[in-house]
Amino acid sequence: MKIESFPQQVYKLTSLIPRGRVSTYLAIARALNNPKAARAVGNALNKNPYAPKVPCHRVIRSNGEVGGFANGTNKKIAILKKEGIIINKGRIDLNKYLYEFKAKK
DNA sequence: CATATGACACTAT
DNA sequence: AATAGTGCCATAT
Repeated sequence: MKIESFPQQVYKLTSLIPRGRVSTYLAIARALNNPKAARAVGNALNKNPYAPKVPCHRVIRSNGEVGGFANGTNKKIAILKKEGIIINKGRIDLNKYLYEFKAKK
């Protein structure tokens, strides 16, 4: 089996998020069996060498806040709205838009 | 190897 | 509810 670097796995999962849906740093960390690595996930996405290939703008905070973005949080929000996601006061309804990764085991 | 940084999360106040 | 303080992980230096 091929072991991919942490950021590599993050990009892979992130690229799976369909348009109009979002995920969270925590969810990704969990999918990688590292529930406490949410921060590390953010770090990986921040570098994001696969800019257009990986929809990093679809990854938000677990509390529903948009979070940060290398190009400016503002931009992130604009894109998400364009994707059809309703943002209320810089917050996103996770119950509606959260995309769940396939439980891999 | 030690310290510092960051697109986070949780708990206590 | 909003603000601080603390914990955690992966990188960069």
